[in-house]
Amino acid sequence: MARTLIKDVLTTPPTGQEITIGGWVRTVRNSKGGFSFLALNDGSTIAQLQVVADGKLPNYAAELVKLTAGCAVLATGTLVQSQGKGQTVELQATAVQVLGWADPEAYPIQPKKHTFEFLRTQAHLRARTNTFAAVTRIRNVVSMAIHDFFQQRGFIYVHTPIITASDCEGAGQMFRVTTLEANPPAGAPRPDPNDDFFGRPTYLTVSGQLEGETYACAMGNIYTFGPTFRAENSNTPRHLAEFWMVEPEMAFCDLEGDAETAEAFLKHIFRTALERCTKDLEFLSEHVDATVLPTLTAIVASDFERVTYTEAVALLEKSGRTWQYPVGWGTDLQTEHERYLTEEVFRKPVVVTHYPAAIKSFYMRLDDGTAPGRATVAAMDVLVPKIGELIGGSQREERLDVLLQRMAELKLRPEDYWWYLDLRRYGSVPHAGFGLGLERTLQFITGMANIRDVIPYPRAPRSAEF
RNA sequence: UCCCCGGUAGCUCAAUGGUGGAGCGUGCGGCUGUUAACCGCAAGGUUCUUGGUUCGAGUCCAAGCCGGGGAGCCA
Repeated sequence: MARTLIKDVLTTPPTGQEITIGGWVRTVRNSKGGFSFLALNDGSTIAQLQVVADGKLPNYAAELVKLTAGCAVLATGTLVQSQGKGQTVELQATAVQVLGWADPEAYPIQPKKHTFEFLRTQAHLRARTNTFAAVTRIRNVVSMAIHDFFQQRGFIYVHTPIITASDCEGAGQMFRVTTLEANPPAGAPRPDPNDDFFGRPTYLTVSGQLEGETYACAMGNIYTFGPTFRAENSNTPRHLAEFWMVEPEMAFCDLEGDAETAEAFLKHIFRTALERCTKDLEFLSEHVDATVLPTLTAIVASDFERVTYTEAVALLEKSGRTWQYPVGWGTDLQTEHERYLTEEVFRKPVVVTHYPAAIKSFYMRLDDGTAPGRATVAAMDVLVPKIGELIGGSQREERLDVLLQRMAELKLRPEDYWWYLDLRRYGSVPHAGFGLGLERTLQFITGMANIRDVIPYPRAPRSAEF
């Protein structure tokens, strides 16, 4: 069943060559003049190829006039210039084989506009729509662009574990991994975690960072790219229970280098998407969010804004706005504050740095020379319009005594982090890294409003169908 | 988890407390090198569930389930 991808067919000059394509019928227009137009899509590109099926084909009356949306066909013919408008080339079929029928009374994907809510209930078929196919192709290109960026810079791709024993950093509720009986019979003793598969409580990872740091402190620059799990009961268009995260970690790097890498990284991703997914982005710009193309184009050409947390708070305080959540040094920035900064003040991505130590994680490096009561850490968040936080990162605390002090303040037990602390005992080095949410990045690129529409099978509270 | 909105034909949506409709899709017919074609006819309903108010409930009330938006948590 050798076939040519429609993507390639459409970029080939029509010289009457014979080709075979396989695809799914989008629309059929039967002409009583004795032939039919089949619009076929094979997923390789947003565009469809028009196949002209002549009435003289042996299975024309028996099969081809009965084709409807969703049917799978294999079409062979000659590629010619189209006589009609709307397409430059078309396939003059010499044979059309129907491989799979799709009952038109039952097939859910009608040739009409469907809501994303409805298509979420048909997640196994929604990739057959233009929008989800476009998002899927962009997700592919972005994933490869992520690897490109780091590989070109000599970063080593490291696979950190999915199953972890470290209840680390309080980065959120974790999914328990166990082989113990979920519901022991009444009266039975409670299962002991020591009897569990790993001999201790284990969870799905919420971050590969701590393990990533250990490899950065041996390999120099590394990155992880894999699934991440959060058991938070978050019901928003920006959260998933299972999502993909990219986490670079760089030895011999400070916060400044971290922020520079983050900016270059995002621009590389956006630029690659613009170059390699032009048609798909044009479609999304036309049908989903008109700001997508102009925004991406502008960002690639501009510099991200940099402000410290202290400067950001000052901007919010003098905004003249009334905030639902009060603004003041020491409180975390709320969604309304972040959106104001990135959507109204700067109108582009903003890197906010040096947050108060009290509201950030234990592993972030304590800034030197801060005023009493105003301790900050070398943290950074990259905020973008609409989506909010796309990247969160920091320079890590490399000084053993300072780190132990911070852990004591937060009542973290050093023995639980013995291997993490060893990095600070043996050849400790300034290092920094960040985490990028793949799905949020895709939301920003595609303009899709709900994160559940940029991953094939979204996992969220009470939602694990398929 | 909290707040707000919603759930009616396959899909998108109408319907003063008084006989549930339209567009699209589907089926049939007509027409056409057509473009999510066009014209006509037809089929298609446990109005999310349970209970309540009422002579009478899609409509009002309560609880639950599901979906969406906002918030928190974060990526």
